[in-house]
Amino acid sequence: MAPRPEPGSEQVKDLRVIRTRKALQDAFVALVRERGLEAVTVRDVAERAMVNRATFYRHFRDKYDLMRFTIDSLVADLAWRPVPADPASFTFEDVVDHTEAVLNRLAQHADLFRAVLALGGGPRLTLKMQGFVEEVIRHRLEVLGHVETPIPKGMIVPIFSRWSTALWSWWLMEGMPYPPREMAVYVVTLLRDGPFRCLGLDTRRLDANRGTP
Amino acid sequence: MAPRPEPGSEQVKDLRVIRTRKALQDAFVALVRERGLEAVTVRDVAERAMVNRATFYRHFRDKYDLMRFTIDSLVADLAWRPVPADPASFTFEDVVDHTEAVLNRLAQHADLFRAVLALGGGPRLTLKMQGFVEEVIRHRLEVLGHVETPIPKGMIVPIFSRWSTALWSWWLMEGMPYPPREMAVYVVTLLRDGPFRCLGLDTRRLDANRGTP
DNA sequence: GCGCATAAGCGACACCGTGTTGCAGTCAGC
DNA sequence: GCTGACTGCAACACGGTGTCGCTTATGCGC
Repeated sequence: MAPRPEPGSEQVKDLRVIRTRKALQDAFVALVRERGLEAVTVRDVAERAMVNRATFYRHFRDKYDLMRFTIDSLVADLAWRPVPADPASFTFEDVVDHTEAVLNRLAQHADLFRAVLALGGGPRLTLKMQGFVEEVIRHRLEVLGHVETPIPKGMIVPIFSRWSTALWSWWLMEGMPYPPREMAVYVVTLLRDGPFRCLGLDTRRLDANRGTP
Repeated sequence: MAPRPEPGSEQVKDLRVIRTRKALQDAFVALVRERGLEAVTVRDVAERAMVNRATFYRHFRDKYDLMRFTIDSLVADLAWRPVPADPASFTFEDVVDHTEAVLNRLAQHADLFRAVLALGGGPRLTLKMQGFVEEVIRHRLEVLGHVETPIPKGMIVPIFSRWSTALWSWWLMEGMPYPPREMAVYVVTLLRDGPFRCLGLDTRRLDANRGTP
């Protein structure tokens, strides 16, 4: 049924096709960032991309098809992860360095991230990040062997990825109010100590039952 | 320009108006939960509500106007917060009890929350929650006096509210995989210890620089 | 209860975005 | 250079939108 040869799966060679699709995606991203997703029509995209409207439908089923395709392209561009340090030898500075690298990468592609988030690609980013988190956790379990965790592992992974996404997207959306190094310190401190301690709460009583869920 | 007398601000008395608006909102929520926001048309809503389509436009500018209005109504219904215990006398059990109460409240209105989230009301929920968090922080600062925090307060508030929203919405969207009590323990443990410690990471090296951003 | 104000019903209208089709051109790649 | 494809163009039917003028009926205040 689909006249389109599944742009994601098989490789397209024809320069015209590549050129047209790229033009449509670029126009789409630009328009969404200007007006928001709902205010953008297929006509607008085709017009901005200087492509006939009918041609649009030869490549994408509709606006949302283009959206999914574009988000996946953008997320693929962001598919980069720094090599995690050996968890057995973590130091505060190591983790901060690592986080700073991630933040710098984010800052470099801030417009991309903002575009993805504006496109409603948050869930897809979270999904992508879950892959990274899973990898880290798997790595950790390999190195340290089986460890009892107070939280079910099936819960830590999605929560960790959501919390990380929350930190990064907040930072980006606020216009990166702190430089990467400073933000990295805040991030690691928050993830290390949790928000309660970071609020200066006296946790001595809280610690009474530490690790006994 | 707006023929509608601002339903949010001034009180409407006419039973016909109240009846019609409620019918439209209920139909809207039901349809969005069935098909998703984009697949719902004004025609559908009016039909389901057994209201003439023209009448719809006498009350709401368009679909998104109804959405905003509906989300605000739902969020207002959820405007409930348990009295926070004295932060100077927190114990683990106290906080868990408190969290469990919140989760029970969430569970009672799970369909409401899911509706809000399905409607894309996450940001509005987060905003609402920021109010609660701010209140708690203000309360804490009053009781304990000025305390140096390793994280800027202007950052903790939005992050705390996003992290809380992430926990709750994950729990709800996963179909409440753990009973409220158990989930409350996980929540408090995560917020107390942070995800690093909950992964069983050795934080002794991380702690070397504790509190020195 | 009664009359009045007004909300709701009804049908029609123009407008716009969508998705499709057939044909003619143009260009890339063998 | 030839062939097959991609693209441009024009037109079409369809459906959702937002509005209007008129009529009906329903709740409110006296």
